[in-house]
Amino acid sequence: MASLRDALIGAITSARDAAIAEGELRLPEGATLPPVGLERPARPEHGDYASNAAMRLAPVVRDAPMRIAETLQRHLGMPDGVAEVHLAPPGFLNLRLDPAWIAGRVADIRSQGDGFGRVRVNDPRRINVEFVSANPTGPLTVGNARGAFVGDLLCRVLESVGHEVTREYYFNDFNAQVRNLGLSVLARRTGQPIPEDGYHGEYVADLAAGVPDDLWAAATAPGAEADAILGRWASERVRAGIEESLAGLGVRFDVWTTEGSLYEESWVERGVQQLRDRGHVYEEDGATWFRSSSFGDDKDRVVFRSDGRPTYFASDIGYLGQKFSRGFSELIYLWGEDHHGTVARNRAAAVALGFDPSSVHWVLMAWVRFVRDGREIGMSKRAGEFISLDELLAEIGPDAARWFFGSRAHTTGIDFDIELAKRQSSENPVYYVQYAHARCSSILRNATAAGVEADATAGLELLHHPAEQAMIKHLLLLPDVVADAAERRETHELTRYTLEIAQLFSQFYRDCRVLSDDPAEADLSRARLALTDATRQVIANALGLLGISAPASM
RNA sequence: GCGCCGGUAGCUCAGUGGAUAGAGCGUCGGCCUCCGGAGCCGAAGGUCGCAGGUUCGAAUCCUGUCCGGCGCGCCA
Repeated sequence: MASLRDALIGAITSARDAAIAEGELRLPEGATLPPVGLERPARPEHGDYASNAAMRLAPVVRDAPMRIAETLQRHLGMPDGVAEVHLAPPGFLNLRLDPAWIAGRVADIRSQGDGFGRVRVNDPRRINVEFVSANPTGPLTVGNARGAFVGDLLCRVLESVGHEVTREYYFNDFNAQVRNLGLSVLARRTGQPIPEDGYHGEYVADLAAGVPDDLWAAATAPGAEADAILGRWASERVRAGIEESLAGLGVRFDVWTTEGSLYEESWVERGVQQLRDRGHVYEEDGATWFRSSSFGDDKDRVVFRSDGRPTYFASDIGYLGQKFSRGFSELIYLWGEDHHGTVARNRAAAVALGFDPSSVHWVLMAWVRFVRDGREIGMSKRAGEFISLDELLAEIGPDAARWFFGSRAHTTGIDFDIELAKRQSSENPVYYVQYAHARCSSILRNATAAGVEADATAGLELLHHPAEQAMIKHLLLLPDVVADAAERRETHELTRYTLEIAQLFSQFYRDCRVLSDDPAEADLSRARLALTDATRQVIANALGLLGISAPASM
């Protein structure tokens, strides 16, 4: 079902096309039509929806915006649900909705239930979303929180509009970091000092204590590579712990891909060979280079070092081919913005490999600085100085954390004051929203106890109070909010919208008594009960999308 | 020096070329006979960093500039 907004845009577009077909709007040869814009005006006297179609059309058809608006209005007639179309200078087309029609939508929302807000895009795609991807050399820190929550939310939103999403975690399993972890475990176990570039956190001691006897024997056997053996074991154990932490937050991954597998399965070799075949690879100073500067990068990049070892970028090249071979029509990389310098070479590689660059997106999240008393605190797994994600969640809870990270644009840098967050978590707007949901639930419970049932359709036209009308009109926006979030790959508008719903419900609750003992108000009471139920449904759906619980009481 | 991202209320942040720029928190002042006070109402608080430009219309687009963060390796 098309959203109200889509239906109105469609009606105006049809009116425009009809006017063109009948020669009332004269389009110069080869002119391109501007899209029809539709917004919700801030001021009520401008109607419920306003279109700038006439103003946008004016320079194209070379006529006065007001005259164009009149023409559009004539062809538009009165679309379904609209009670009035009026013009405002310099050429706005303002639409006022029919209150009775609005009231009737409550039944639609309730009948769609959990499905309300889920819109299907025209081109459902298979999308691979790679996020978090922290190397398993230690537990996830609060520094990984943003990626985990934002990535999970993005996946939920993409899924809700009909895309098929694979959540992917990519990690390193064989390089120096892993060996260092192995050496650190070895040192801890044998009581030796931990190497300079080893890992000093307490979790290393736990790992050392947990090494199985047979593995320890194998690692310490003469000639054995203790660092590699212990490192592989320890990193897998850490990885399992990461998976557990994420699962505890409701963040689950479909695929865990190791960097090593890209070599074992020859993806890197084949990718680089493909680039070589296309003439984009050359040798210089003993190293193998990719000519990424031909594709917009600042400079060319080394793929194989002069000692023959591959760079991290070589793995990226192989990974691109590996991902596309799995049938994805789109790849999304959710990276911290400190990696933005590597986007250009990856995009260059995608183009050079013959992939459509518009099918690969990098979403770069701005940096999160963790501060305490106004001073930044570092997050170093190596130094063992960090606050783990589990610790943070134990303090402020997953709902508050999800709301916090979910309510900011990914381009916004965050100064996260842990102590402040703890103190203020109880004032997090998320509780206000949950409270509204609990209140709705409470009213519905009281109604059931009193033997009152919400009527599915009859009496809804009684919902003409301003608070009721404002409430319903806002409920109807959920599909648009979700669709926009999915299209923009920017999800923070959802929290704002949900908060607005809760605020409007407070006003409705204040102004419109739902339950009544007065028989004369029985119909109105049932209609308001239906609206309360629809509101509860929308809050539950929105919170569900955000991965936040919607309690019936709190 | 070059590149990317920011600069909007006291603080944290929304704002997709539209009409008189918003929210949360904080501050100040009100509101509990009634469906849940984790609430409601009101007030104060803004030259949207600065200067030009494009446009019927700019916080939004373009140019310049200042400030902040990040990046600029045969590290990951």
